[in-house]
Amino acid sequence: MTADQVLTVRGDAELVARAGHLFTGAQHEFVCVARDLNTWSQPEARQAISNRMRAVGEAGFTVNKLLSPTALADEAARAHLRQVMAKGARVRISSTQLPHETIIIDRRVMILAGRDAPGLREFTVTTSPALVGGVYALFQAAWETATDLAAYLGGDVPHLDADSLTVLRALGAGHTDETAARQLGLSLRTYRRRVAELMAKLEADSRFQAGLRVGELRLNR
Amino acid sequence: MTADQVLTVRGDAELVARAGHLFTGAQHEFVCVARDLNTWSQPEARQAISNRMRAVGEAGFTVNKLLSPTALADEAARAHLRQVMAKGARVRISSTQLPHETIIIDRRVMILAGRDAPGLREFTVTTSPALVGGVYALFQAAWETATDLAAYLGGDVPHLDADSLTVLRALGAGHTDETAARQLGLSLRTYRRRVAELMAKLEADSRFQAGLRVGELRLNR
DNA sequence: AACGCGATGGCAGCAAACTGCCATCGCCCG
DNA sequence: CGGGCGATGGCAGTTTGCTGCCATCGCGTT
Repeated sequence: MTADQVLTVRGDAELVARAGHLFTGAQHEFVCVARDLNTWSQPEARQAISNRMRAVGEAGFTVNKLLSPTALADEAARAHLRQVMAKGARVRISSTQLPHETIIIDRRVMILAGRDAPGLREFTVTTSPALVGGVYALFQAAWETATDLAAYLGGDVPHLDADSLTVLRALGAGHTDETAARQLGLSLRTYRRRVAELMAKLEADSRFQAGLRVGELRLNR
Repeated sequence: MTADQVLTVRGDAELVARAGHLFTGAQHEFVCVARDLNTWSQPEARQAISNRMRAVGEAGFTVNKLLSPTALADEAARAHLRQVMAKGARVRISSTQLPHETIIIDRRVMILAGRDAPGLREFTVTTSPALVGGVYALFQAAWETATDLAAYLGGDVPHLDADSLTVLRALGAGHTDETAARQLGLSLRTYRRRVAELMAKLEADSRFQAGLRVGELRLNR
């Protein structure tokens, strides 16, 4: 039994000092999974690091960012992401709550941010191949099924409110409009309005097509 | 900077000796992500552990298994999974390559299996909240977008012949029955027969539901 | 040829879904 | 208060989808 190398550092400053070389030393791939974009309390630190990193778009160097929809909340964040994408990074949006932040570099180093703490943020730096490999595979699984930001922003994936979701579930249950309407306490007319609105949002011409979209985009959960 | 607790053990025997109590001490949730089911070279060890674990279905205890399609390769594996599901475990299939094995217990402990090695398998045991939390969030993202095994196996996924696929595509295109029938060179009556047959295969009560199934199961390709 | 059988398609009747029109209601604002 | 406005719901008419019934057709078997 051996104890492997896992370092815990406190605060941005110490992270940069201890692990900055890991960022700037990235050779092939930089993966970032996060709930939002407020990772670095000190934007200067981020800037300093990112300036010394390899440029995206260089042959054999890719940047993948997987984010929660939360990250798109404010316009500033969206602008930033557009900029990042313009530089060649690939950005995708996952519909689930993601970890506060996970970074994987060249499949060899992994950095996890701890939860918000009253004092300094904690970061965990790992190089254990088993750990990094396992997490990387999970990342891939999440990445594969996430939707591209371009499609997400491009109106391709409509954001459905709670109301639409109820209608959607009723439809998915296979009920007729009448029973569904009764179940939801709506008149037949209004229920059908809701369905029509839903179909408009999905740009579907038939109910089958609407269901197909919902299923493909995993909107029913 | 502190060094966190990450243990690496070699072989099943040592894992059981060192971490067996973590398995049997599971209180709320047992999560298992794996490429296949050949985790334990010694089935006896697995049996011994699983006998001492809490029974699935007990209030507040859940078992989630996320697997690659590889895990369904042989009939023995499928049988095992059916059995596990009958006991109340939730099993889902992810379309991507998963890590060789990751186990998360009560969101507090994480065990990763290393790659196949010439000698004994290596296992990494971690309790660092940051690491476990981060991996758990990634697991959730992968889990949410995976398809349920019941839907994957249980006759629920009928093998659709080329004929059904044509109908399916016509439906997915959003045409009315009339134009679709004309396009396929079928009479309206026959086209509708095809649709009815398709819906029967999908066990769908409405066209929306049928579309939903098709989308969820990615049958339209 | 005669027969059985499955696939096809026309027809009719019914159920379900879609939509325009209008009355109503609650609510906010001037 | 009165008016504007959006959401709701009833009604009616149309379209679309669903299915039973039966005639037909192709095909292989007897």
